[in-house]
Amino acid sequence: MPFVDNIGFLMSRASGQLVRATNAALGSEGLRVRQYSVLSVVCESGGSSQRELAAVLGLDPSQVVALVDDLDAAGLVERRPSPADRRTKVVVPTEAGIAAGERAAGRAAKALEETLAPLTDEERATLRTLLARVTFATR
Amino acid sequence: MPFVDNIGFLMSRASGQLVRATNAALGSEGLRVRQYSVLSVVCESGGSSQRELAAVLGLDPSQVVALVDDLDAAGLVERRPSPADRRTKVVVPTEAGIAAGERAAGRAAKALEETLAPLTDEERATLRTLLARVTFATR
DNA sequence: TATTGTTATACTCTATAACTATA
DNA sequence: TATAGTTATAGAGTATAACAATA
Repeated sequence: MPFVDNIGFLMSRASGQLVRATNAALGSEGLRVRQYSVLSVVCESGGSSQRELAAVLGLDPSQVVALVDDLDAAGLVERRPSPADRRTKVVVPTEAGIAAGERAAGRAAKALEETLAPLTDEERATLRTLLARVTFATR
Repeated sequence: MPFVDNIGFLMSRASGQLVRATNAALGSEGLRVRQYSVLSVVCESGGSSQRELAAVLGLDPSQVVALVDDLDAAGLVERRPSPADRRTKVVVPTEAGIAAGERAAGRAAKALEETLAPLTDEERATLRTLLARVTFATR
């Protein structure tokens, strides 16, 4: 089988396409996909420690620091001291962050839709399930 | 649906896993996955111009220069002048490159096999087909 | 002792622009 | 004027190690 049909090559390429399309779509919000992923989780949970963010997103804690710094500087999240543990900082979305997160989600969804245009809804569901099973071991 | 079930996030994460596993598997050959991809195509074709490599792999020509430089320095490929066009350099594998490419292919296949362990053969085929259709537009 | 967040560092990957030599 | 390869540069992503504060 030709190298370009290798599943690893295809996945890397499809992922790159999707990241590029999503970054382009999020540009108007001043976000990139990694910052957006942190904002999304924080909006969803209403507040997460950086350790939780690292675990959920599969990132190193030091990367989370930088991403939260970016979102903080943009006024989209705040670090609040945890009442239970003074080592922990709870990252919570600001009002602006919630609004930006919602707009960004719409734009990201559109970029995803366009990138996955060749697939039917059923095929997208299949793809999601297969990818989820591949990544499950590292979650 | 939770953000971590987003198909873009899952694809990015699965792709990252696969690249890491493959890089680890190729380390003993002194290769990384991008250099390996160039070597694979060159071994397959028996000789490709850098422009062809860029097109087939979806890379910028300047990236191909660097990757071919690496493979050249390792003695795995050679740049030969094209008889038809003096601007063009044909990248051909050396004997060592062919041998390294075969060993690397075996190791990369094993890393892929382990990363895709949760999927059946049929599911892997489905995944490949879906990814190929997503990437087709940019080929 | 272990954990949370942080800083520092280095390397890889990605993206662009500009240059040369040839066509 | 356009194309193949190259160089240069900057920014983004990834990977580790070490540290202070706190548990």
